[in-house]
Amino acid sequence: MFGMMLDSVTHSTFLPNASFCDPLMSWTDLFSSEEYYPAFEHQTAGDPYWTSVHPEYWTKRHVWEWLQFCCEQYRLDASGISFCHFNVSGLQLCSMTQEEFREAAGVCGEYLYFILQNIRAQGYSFFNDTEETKAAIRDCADSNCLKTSGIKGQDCPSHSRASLQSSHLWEFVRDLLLSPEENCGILEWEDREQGIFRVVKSEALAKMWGQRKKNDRMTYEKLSRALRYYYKTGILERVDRRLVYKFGKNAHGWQEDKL
DNA sequence: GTACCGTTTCCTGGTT
DNA sequence: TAACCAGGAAACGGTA
Repeated sequence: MFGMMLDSVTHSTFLPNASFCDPLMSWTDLFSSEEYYPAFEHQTAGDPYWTSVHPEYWTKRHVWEWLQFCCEQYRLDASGISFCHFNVSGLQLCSMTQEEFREAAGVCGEYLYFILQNIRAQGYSFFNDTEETKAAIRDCADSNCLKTSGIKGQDCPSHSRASLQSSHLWEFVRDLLLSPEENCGILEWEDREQGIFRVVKSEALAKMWGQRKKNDRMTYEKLSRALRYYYKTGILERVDRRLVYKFGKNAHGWQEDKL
């Protein structure tokens, strides 16, 4: 079956900056839940859609977006996926064997492997032929692999958050704190256990948040106003020091032992 | 159409 | 003086 589908592949047609427009359904349909949509909202001119980049050149972020896509589109049971195994670049992902995919995600791993091979082989046309491909993949998926829950890691606590890409400001901040490779020294923990952190580069943080929200007029003044609203809801607690904040009782997903 | 939420924008006044 | 903090008020965009 897999072979049959791969046999139908004829060419690779990744376009360097193709503006991806899913012929199958709208993005809203594709990523109808709030959890998924922001991942694509986050893209900037310098950070092309994963769909317009060949898998071998995917960044770690692209790999995660691809995972999100697969879980949602093919209704894969994300609870069986060990996300730390997929905290890799596209090149590393492409070098993984089918067996390694299986080790990383059980039965879903085989489907992920299959999907990846299709994308590698078909390139951009994979997304133009999604209905057929999707149907084939769904045919392959047995009940063990059907989605039964939201995305949650098992083997890799640091990636066990419900959302791979956060939508709210506090989640954005939290995820930045939990992602050293993206943090670039913008935020740092003051007291990891207490949830106290410091904004090191306020302008950079505002710029990053602005990029996320497609708002080039974002400033730290405005961002900090939004942060102060979290005091009311218990997401953040006041720390009487400049540029220092603390996660409150209603913030989740930042504690090391509860990730 | 409406209500609600989570910001965004602007503001005044205070602190470091 | 600049950068930041605090919080009120209104507006805005997305969503249910």
